[in-house]
Amino acid sequence: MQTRKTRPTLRTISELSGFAVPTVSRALKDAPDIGADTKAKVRKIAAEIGYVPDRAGVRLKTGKTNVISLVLSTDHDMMNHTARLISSIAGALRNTPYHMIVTPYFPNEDPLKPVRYIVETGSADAVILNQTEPQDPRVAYLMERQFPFATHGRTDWSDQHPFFDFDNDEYGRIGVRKLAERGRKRILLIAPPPQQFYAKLMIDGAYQEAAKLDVTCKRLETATSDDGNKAIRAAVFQELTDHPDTDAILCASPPAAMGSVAALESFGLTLGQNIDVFAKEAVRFLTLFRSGILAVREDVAKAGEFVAQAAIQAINQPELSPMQGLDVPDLASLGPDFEPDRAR
Amino acid sequence: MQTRKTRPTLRTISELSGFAVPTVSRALKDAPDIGADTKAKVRKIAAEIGYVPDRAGVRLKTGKTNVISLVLSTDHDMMNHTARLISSIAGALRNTPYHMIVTPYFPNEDPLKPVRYIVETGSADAVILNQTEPQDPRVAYLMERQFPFATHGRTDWSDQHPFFDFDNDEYGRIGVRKLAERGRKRILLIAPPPQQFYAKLMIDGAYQEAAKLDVTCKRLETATSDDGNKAIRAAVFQELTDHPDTDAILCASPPAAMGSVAALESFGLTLGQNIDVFAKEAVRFLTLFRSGILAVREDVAKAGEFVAQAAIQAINQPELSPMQGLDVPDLASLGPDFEPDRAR
DNA sequence: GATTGTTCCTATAACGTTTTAGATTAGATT
DNA sequence: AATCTAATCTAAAACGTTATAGGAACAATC
Repeated sequence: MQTRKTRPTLRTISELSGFAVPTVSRALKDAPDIGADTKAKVRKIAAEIGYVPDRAGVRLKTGKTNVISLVLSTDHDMMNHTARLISSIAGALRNTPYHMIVTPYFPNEDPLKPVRYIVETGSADAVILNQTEPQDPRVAYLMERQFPFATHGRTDWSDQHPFFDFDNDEYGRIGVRKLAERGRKRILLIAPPPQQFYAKLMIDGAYQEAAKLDVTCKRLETATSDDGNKAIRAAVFQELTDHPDTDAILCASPPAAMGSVAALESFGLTLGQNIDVFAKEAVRFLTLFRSGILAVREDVAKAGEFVAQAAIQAINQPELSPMQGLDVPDLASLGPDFEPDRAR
Repeated sequence: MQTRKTRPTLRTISELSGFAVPTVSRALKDAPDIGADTKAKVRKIAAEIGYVPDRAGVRLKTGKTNVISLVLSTDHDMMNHTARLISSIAGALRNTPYHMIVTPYFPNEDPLKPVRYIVETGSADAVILNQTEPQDPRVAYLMERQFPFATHGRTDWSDQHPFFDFDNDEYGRIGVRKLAERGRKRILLIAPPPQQFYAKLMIDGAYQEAAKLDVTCKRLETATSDDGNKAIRAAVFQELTDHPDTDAILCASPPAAMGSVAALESFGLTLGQNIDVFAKEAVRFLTLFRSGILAVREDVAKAGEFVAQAAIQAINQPELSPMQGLDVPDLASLGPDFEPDRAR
């Protein structure tokens, strides 16, 4: 247990070993022009005194920050998602030299501002973005500057950059399939806003599967899955009034599911009996609250780990083709039905 | 619009202005030994070319990192809370020179490890902790080293360090009061684990208020608010079986409320009619799902802003008495009742 | 006219690291 | 024995910043 007042530097090792500072530096990074026994000796001393390279020194000299910046918007209130993402990225970075800094931007702010700041001041080696749009200006900016980045969510150019995304096409299919399997015929789809990239994927998937299984699937026109609980509730209530034969609702978000349940109950329907609701969620809570809801898990932890590694690869091996991944939803993640009386 | 290939440094300004580099440095920080017109000239050039101090240079020379590290555990699944905290801290740091880095620790890890890393490598100027225990070893460590920090949650030594906390004493009181006001007589309290600091506060508050209002309040012995949904459900179900006269449940966490609702419904009771549930939540969702639940808001955004400023004060003015704050729960945050049919 | 202050600036060095160029030594080749 | 080559090391400089010490110019004092 060392009780040195100041932390050890390369010079400390240099003095202790008798080698010059650059020799120590090169020995520690296993350079070819350093003798084997020198390396061994230096490494031993470094380990003994607990040497850790000074980040400022490295950064000043090399320009490498060893920082990955997570830039995220704070407008949505489905923040469970965000927290998962943050901790899984941080977890993936645990045994790397990278620190994660979180840079939020706020609803009234220019989304490009934090990204530009990072690029211009060189305050990170890579950026991770979420909630991408089809023509996301942040992605365009980063691609143009050739600054390393990875996104959670696709864009129009996602064949050219690293991303991880939930497979919304398959989600649409699987939802319709499950609902049809339960005998439902008239499915209402509460889709994401049309300008979001994944909206089209989900809608197409659902429609195609519906055609195949001979059920109808109709998109709700008066609200999207990004709207607030209230708006969704009202829109669904109206839809049920206009089309009382609706017997299933496929939701693109937990708030959509919550609003739907509220609407159908105030309409006099009983969840799981004369109507079904299918949804996805990052953290299990829909099904804990309403046993009847059918919900698959969106694996945000996997997303976080993936984008973290994708960002690191973008930094270190920009010549490789970008890492790209899809989270394919799985009916198995529905889990056993919720049965309170059989608890424990 | 500058199109310089490399970003401007003090030397750039030095060359442009004719002053020496240290003069420029001192001029920009408004040192008393620099002439007024020199300052004006330097500042003008700095603004024009968009000079931003290089963090690595400052850090190397001064040891000041301009980083605040948020250390948080990832075990709880009430992560909404965490996401709010993160974004509000980040928001509070927006117009300061501070960056926020997030350092998580995992259930199987030593909670002291990340804190020790930060202190030993000097990788931040201050630390923010959450989920504190009464004798939190991280707090003890930081106090001993006199390293700046702030906590979300109190400890046994919280008169000596900066903190922000929810006022759990008042929460106990207000909960009992509201339930009594609604005519409830037999209140079951699902309290936090006894080793947590705030458990005692909440229990005492609830008991005292109950005595005053002539209702009974009894703590659930077989589960705590930190237990999983299942365990809580089972425990509450058993309690209702043993004491069918229970007509209210006061919960210390959203999962406790969710488990309680599930249990009472499978027991045959109707929420809001023959039994009430009172809870707190950081983000509104309990009441969106179950109109009958009584839930006050715990203002995590306020907490984040507070601890951010408390940390900055601990860095810059350690001689001042530490910033300490309480979030007093307010019945007004209950909001209007949830009425789906009157939506919009 | 020499001394003492002020005021405002500059020169130098330093933080810890890595890069570049060069030095030393030993062994192999002529 | 002189020359070349390879292996292994060191010296010096640099990244951008700030702290310390000191210098030049000028005014005020004796």
